[in-house]
Amino acid sequence: MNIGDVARQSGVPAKTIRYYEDIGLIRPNRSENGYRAFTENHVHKLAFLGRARALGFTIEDCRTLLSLYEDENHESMQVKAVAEDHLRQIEEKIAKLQSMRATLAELVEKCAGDHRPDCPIIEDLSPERLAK
Amino acid sequence: MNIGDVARQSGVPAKTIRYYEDIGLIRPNRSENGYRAFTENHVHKLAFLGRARALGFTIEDCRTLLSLYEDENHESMQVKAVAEDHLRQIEEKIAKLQSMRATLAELVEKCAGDHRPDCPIIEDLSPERLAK
DNA sequence: CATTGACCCTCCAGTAACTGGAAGCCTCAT
DNA sequence: ATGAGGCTTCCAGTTACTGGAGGGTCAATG
Repeated sequence: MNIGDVARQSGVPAKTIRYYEDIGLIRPNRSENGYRAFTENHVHKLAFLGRARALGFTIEDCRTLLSLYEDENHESMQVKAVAEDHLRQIEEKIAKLQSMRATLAELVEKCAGDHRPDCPIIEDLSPERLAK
Repeated sequence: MNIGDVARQSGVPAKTIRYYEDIGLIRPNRSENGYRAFTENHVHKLAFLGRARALGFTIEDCRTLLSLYEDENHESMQVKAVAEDHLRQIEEKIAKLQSMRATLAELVEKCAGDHRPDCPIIEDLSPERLAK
C-alpha cells in the first residue's frame, strides 16, 4: 500500500506519517521504486496513534502505548499509569485555563468597549494600579 | 538599571527580557559598556507583559495590547476585542480538554490496572474494535 | 594590584509536533 | 510523449522561550 492509501484509511495525513517514520514510530518497508510500502498493520497502528493523539497523549506517551498495544503480555496497570498521568496533566491545564477564563470574563464584562480609552482590562494589566 | 534589577522588579526572567528585545517588544538603550540600560518605564512594560502572558495572551496579542497601553487615545473597544477573542479561544481549549478528560476518566475508571493484559484503554484506542 | 565572584554580553541549539514548500522522480492514461 | 497525480527528500517555519558555551565588566577584597 502506498502512503496515500494509508493516509486515507488511517485518517493520519501523509506528511505526518512520514514524520512518524522519521521519529521511529512506524517502520514501513520500501518498494523497488523507493516508495514506502505499508501493510494493514501499519494502518492499524496509525489509526491507533491518531486516536491517542486526539486524546492528547504526547508522542512519547504514544510510543509507550504503542509498544504496550503490540505486547501481548502487557499489564493493564502499565497502560493505566500512563493514562492516569495524562489525565492529571489535562486536569491541571483545565484548571489553569479556567482561572484565566474567570479573570478574563470578568474584565471583558466590565469593559465598556466604546470609543473612550478607559478600560479595566488595560488597568488590570498595568502595574501602576499597584501604586494607587 | 541593569537587566538583573529589571528582572527582579518586573518578575520577568532576564533571558526572557533579552528575547523580548529581540522580537522588538521593548527597546532599552545601551550603556557604554554594552549593558542594556533600562528605565522605570521598561519595568512597567515588562510587568504588563508578564501579566498579559499569565492570562494566556499570545506574544502578538501582547504587542497589540502594549501599543494600546501606550496610546493615550486608544479606544476601549480595541482592547475588548482582543480580550474577547482570546477568551473565546480559551473556552475552545477548555471544551476540547474537557472532552478529552471525560473520555479518559471513563477509560481509566474501567481499567482494572492489574497484571492482566485486558485493558479498555488500549481497546478504545485500537481500530480493531471497529470490526467487532 | 591582581584576583575573585557576580553580572553582563552574544550566539547556537533544543523544545513539541507537525506543516508548507521546493525540486525532482515515478506511473498511468490519453 | 506528455500531463496529472502521487511519491521522494530536504529545508524552513511555527510558539515562546530556555540552557549553555565562551567571553567581557565591575566592585570589593587580599
